[in-house]
Amino acid sequence: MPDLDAQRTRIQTRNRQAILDAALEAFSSNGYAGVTIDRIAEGAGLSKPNVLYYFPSKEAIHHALLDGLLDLWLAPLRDMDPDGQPLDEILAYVARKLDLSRRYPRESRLFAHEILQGAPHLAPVLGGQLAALVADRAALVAGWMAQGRLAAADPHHLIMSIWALTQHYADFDLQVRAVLGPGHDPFAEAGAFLDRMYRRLLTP
Amino acid sequence: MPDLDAQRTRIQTRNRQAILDAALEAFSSNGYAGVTIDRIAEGAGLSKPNVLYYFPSKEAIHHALLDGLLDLWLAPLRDMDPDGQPLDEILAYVARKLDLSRRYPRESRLFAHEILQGAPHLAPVLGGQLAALVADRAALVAGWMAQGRLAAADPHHLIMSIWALTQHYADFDLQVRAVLGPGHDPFAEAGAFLDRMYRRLLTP
DNA sequence: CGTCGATCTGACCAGATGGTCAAGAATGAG
DNA sequence: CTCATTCTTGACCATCTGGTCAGATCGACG
Repeated sequence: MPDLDAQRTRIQTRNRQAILDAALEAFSSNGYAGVTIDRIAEGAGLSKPNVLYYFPSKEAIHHALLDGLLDLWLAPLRDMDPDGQPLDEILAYVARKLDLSRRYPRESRLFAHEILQGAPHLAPVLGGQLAALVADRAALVAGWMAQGRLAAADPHHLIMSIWALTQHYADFDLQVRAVLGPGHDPFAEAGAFLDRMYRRLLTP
Repeated sequence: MPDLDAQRTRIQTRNRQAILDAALEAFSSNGYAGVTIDRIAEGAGLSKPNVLYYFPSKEAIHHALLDGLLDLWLAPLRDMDPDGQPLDEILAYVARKLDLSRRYPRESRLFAHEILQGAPHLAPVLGGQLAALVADRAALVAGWMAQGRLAAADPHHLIMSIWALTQHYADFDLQVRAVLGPGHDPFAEAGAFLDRMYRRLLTP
């Protein structure tokens, strides 16, 4: 079994990365149960026993992918600046989150699968880290609203609405493209639409 | 094999319904691959061979569930009245769609699973029936906007945003409750929030 | 070149899963 | 009550899947 602490050799770095990449591709579109180690191995260009040489189990691969995903996902919310202009801060947050969906659709779908399944791995984090960050940011937004710098709206639902809308363009990409038809750039149009929507909602 | 055309006997009606109900429960929270016929049988209070007496395969059960789901899902959009007051019509649509999410969360999740997986069964319908209905309704909304009875906004993205937001409260229920904490009624709050949001967005 | 640890693989195993089948049990029309 | 039809099931099968293992191969380094 290779050292768990750090990647020692170049081969380890390359193969672990290949496995994680193939697994992300597979898990994000088929869900945990819909993926076999053989398929991951094939995607990574390795044999099944070789995959299990780098990770002790299918479960461990999945866990490695989920690990740190929440951090990536919440970074844009964390980056909201309490000292910035309220409306700009929120619109910038929306833009950053949408960009995340555009750049990391597989991660977005992995997350969606996990929540849909009852979040067997994320459950503790949801009620802890996630709820805490949202409470903090909701308080910030509520403060802005109390000062009259933003129009009033439920801050928790405001934040969740941003998640829902930005995730949608990644998770339901297929449906979005089916509805829009060819010749559209869903993410670009979504950026304009969301900017307009939140601007009108929140302008005092 | 029982007659495929119609439910003949009371036993057939009861057992087919029990199977579909157990299957919906299972598929909606675990996805197609995450469900075994044994589990469906257990949920329905039948033996595995007995389940396969009513449906020829696991696939057939899944198909039966998906069949007609899109109709249920699009009914509220279809019900939009071209002769009504534009803003009222859209707000009523939002409310109806949210209510659908609240009353049929399992169906919502089943749909989400299907799209996430690449819609192996719904794909043809998405590009056909769905796109056609949306195009029709988008034109209606665009007409209202052109008459100045609604503020301008991309009609396709408007409709999709309503889907995204209402689905979110069903599909990500776990996350929503984790964020809000106890003592909240997510759907009631969402109703108020969404009404406010779309009212501000669309009021001319 | 020789050695030793890192990397890789074919063969294999136990358990789970979708599905079949022949025969038994229940049902209901006459 | 009779008997054909409907319903139910235990036993079974082929296949797939996660995971193991002994040993083969590779590659860096003395």
